[in-house]
Amino acid sequence: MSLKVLIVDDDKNICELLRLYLEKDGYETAVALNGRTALEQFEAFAPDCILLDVMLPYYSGTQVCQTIRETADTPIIMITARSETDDVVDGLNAGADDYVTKPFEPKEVLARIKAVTRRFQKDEAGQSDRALRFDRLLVDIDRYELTVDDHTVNLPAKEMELLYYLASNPNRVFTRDQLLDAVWGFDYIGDSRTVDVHIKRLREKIEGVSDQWGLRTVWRVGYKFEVVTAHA
Amino acid sequence: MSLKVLIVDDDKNICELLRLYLEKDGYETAVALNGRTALEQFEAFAPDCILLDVMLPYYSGTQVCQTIRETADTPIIMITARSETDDVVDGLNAGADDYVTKPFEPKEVLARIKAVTRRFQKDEAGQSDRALRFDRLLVDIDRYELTVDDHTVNLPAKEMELLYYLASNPNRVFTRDQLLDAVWGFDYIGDSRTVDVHIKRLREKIEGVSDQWGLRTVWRVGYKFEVVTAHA
DNA sequence: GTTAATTGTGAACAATTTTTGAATGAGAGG
DNA sequence: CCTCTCATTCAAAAATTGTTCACAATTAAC
Repeated sequence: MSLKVLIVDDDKNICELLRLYLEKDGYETAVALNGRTALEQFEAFAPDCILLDVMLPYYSGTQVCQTIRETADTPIIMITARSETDDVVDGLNAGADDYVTKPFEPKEVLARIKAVTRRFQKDEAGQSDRALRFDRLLVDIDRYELTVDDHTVNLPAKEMELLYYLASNPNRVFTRDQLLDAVWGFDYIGDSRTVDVHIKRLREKIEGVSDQWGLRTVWRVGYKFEVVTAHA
Repeated sequence: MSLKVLIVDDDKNICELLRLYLEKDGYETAVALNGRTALEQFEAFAPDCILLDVMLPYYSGTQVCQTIRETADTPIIMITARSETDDVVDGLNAGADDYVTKPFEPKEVLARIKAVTRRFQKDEAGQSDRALRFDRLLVDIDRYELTVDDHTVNLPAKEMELLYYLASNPNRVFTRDQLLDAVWGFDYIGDSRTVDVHIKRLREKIEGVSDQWGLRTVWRVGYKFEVVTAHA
């Protein structure tokens, strides 16, 4: 689950810059170029964090901030053109959680976002192993480790991720494109036969270990991780 | 239990700015606009930390600092208008623990406060050693000391913290970003290759000590402290 | 049984990631 | 003020993995 960030700035270039950086870091983003759109997007997109320029058409950043604060406590980071104490105090009084001043370092913005959204991430972080078990197989994505009968098998990252994804949805067939989307990333550009090769290498390593499960080819469709349901 | 911080500055805007930031971060605050009020508030509010501007009406920050030091060792952080060596030396001589110069980043002030009050809290906390043991290795974060067999190895702080963090979650893979967040701080801005270098130095020092554990690279993912589970 | 489409395989190649050594910068202590 | 250590950055080198391609094998349909 990735966090959603709403970017509000009337400068398209800045929006684009932020968008690229944030998406590279795994955030979902939406952009608004003025105060009115910002409020609409806030409703529609339901962001977990808002980057909010102070100088905006229609409604100022401070106004937007106040309006949002009437109904929600979504973290808001103000972007101010200069570090005048007045602007900053106004913003913080309006309910902003933090601010950055232009020109800013994208990295710095990322750090601030991490800081203010820390409380959300706590929910998902720091828990025990996310591992899948099937008969004699253990797929542990936290350790990036595959275990067959207490014997660890070293698996390259992609193979690990592919196996984990397939095994997360046993018996469900995925097309190569679906697998590329999920494991390689939606923006992956390349040959779908790549999947075949990874499947092949996986098979070499975990083939014949158990008859309870296996990687199965579904002709003209794709692949699935098949699990035999034990019956009487 | 939240820490109490007394803010002393004759500029109302700066007081307000600091107050907002501190309260967002969970501190209790009180404000004094001059030296006399500062001393009164010190008695009445009993802060755990004091932010003290040097230039003040009635009593200068240095004088306030001296007076407080006669009866208490409450951490004091001086705020100086510029980084004149004289001011800083005077302040530190008067018993201040740290100082920041205007214009300052609120974030920086927060970090300083955390720094000076941590030591403060540690003194009263005084718990037993938080140490990790693996085969012939002992990682003692309280002493910042690494012991191999009974032979202590001197480790720089960062290496110590990194090793401790990794060893706290054996076998779990951490990405470089996760490590930067956890060990360097969520607001760290810098190159993730830094982690590599620290890992390398750690390896030079503790490599080959035991085959029960080791620092392992997980390609395309990150690093983990791997512990071999004993088998029959 | 033949054919056309689809998948499996092995090896070469390309791309990415990590390691390493050295240079630079920052800070502590004398 | 100087020296020393530690932290960080950088770029070249080394290592590993990911991808592609050509061809073989398999499947399904007629």
